Amino acid sequence: MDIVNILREKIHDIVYELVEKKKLIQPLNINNIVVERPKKLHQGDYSTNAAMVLGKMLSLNPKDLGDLIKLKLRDEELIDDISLDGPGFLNIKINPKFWHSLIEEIMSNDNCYGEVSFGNGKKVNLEFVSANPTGPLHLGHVRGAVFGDVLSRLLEFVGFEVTREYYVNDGGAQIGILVRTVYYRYLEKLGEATELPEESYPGDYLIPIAEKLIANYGKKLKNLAEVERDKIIRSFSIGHMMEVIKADLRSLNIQMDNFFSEQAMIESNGIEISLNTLKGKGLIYKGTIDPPKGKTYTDWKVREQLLFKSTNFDDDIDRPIKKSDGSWTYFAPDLAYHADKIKRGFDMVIDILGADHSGYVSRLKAVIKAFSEKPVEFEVKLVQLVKLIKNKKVLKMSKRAGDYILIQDLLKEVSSDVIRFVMLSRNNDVPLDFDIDLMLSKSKDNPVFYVNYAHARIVSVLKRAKELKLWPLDELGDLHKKTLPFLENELALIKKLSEWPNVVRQAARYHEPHRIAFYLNEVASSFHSLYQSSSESIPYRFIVEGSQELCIKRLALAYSTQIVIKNGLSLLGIVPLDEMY
RNA sequence: GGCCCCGUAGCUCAGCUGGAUAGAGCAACUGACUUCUAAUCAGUAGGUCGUACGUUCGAAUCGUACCGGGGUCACCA
Repeated sequence: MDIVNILREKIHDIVYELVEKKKLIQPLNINNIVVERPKKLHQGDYSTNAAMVLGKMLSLNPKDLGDLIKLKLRDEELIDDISLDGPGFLNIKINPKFWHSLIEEIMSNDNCYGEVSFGNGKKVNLEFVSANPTGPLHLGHVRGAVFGDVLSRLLEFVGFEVTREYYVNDGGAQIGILVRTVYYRYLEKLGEATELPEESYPGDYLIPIAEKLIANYGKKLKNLAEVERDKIIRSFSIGHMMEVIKADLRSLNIQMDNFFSEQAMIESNGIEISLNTLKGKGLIYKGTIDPPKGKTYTDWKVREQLLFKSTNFDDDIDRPIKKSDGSWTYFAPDLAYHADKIKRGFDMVIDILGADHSGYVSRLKAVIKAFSEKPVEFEVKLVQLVKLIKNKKVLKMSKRAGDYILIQDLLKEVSSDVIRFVMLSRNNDVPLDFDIDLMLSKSKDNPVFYVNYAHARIVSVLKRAKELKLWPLDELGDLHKKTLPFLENELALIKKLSEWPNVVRQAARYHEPHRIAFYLNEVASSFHSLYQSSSESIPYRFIVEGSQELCIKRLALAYSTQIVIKNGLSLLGIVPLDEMY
């Protein structure tokens, strides 16, 4: 029995009934009505703002409505007591015998506990990582990658159908730099290079590609015409870089469903096709744009360019599609790519981008609006910068400077599980310090450690219980037949566990996977607190010799906690530890 | 200058999308291991939620203006 959900439904029913009676004209926003744990213990087990939300909509006194709702709820067996407090909160005290049912609910649902379903099979396109195939991933990419991956898992968990997509920027000018640099490395390996080209990627990571080229082609490439040579190096290098990136993603336990190639789209005239659609809507024209106000340009040139009329869709200026030399701007293929997403019929499109792309958001929104016949939900999640810190010093990561820390090297020091958890230990739009020393510490400073430790403690207790033939439970009869009441600090943990479905719901609805990580910390804290507690100098034990009833009750609680931790970590793509290292 | 994000305890951050007396962790101080793992726990202390108006029964949360920090702004992708 999911107590919170039952309360929600009952309250919703009453609200609908009242709305019916009062003939409410405005649409009812039921999502504003929440059932939550109050901050203070004396305010009951759960509280709801239903009377206040409804009062506002019906222009009625919340207290009168509260009384009405209270009368309707009072007779429920689930509810022990209900009171109307403050500005109109209904504070609900749960009949203590139902806590056993909650524990039963968690144990019988196991992996599915918390599976709230509201996605209704809607199709979601979730684009993330999308790093250029000109170098390995850096920590910023990893943050976006983990964010996207966990959001995918979350959305799937609540019933959406998710396509995880990586946009491969294999068509633009930066690929030219890649090819040039690889060719330089190739010559260098043959002992013929002079100096690094002016525009290049100086990092060592391109050397293996050159070695492979030599292994495959020997010295032959030198003698080929430039066009032909570049073509070979190009596909060779992109292929190799994507393999490196895919390997990094695999090590981080991230699996994409689709790699969308920019180059392939360009070759199949994807850009022209999209532009024709826009032309048909009168959204393409030749014109000039003004320089940004307040910024001084010494070399501003007025240019006539092909422009997309994104100002029709709330963008600040119209955006150029072609450069003056007739080639595409960066935006052109991206426009076509997003048009393609719409064409594929997704109900929801989500982009996860680095915060340095914030200026890009409004034109992408414009593209989506221009192409979608019916409204498509579109959201861009910007992920802020990650600072890598070691020995209290910030390590710079730059493709240009070449001082690059490879994810594979980082993984030798810190496990993927730790990286994943830490990447979600902040809201996505606040910068993150990734402190390696902290990640290695075996203490509360290290957030995953704390959660894992709680899990390991539970596993250890259950193992001991098994040795004593106290576990598993089903050999010992049904829990609900045992009537021993829970202690106050046990109840604190149980109520925390009861929040789980709600945490999932909120995290999925608002696309905020970090909430899972924060919640798991709270569960771990509540568990450690119970584990360490004592009454009258007698330490708390899950296994109490001589009282099977106590054992059953407490072991069931421990096991329920394990289920919630396991489910939470699994959404984060992390495998819980059974014992500490 | 325009746009986006941030500003909450000494530090790092939550704050369930408008609710009750604003919460954690770290650092500081006090205390708890003969244990199913003390890598943990309990307690004390710490606040003009950047500032000022406004919206209403009610604002850290919404609006406007300002202050401070970061990002970004036409042939770079």
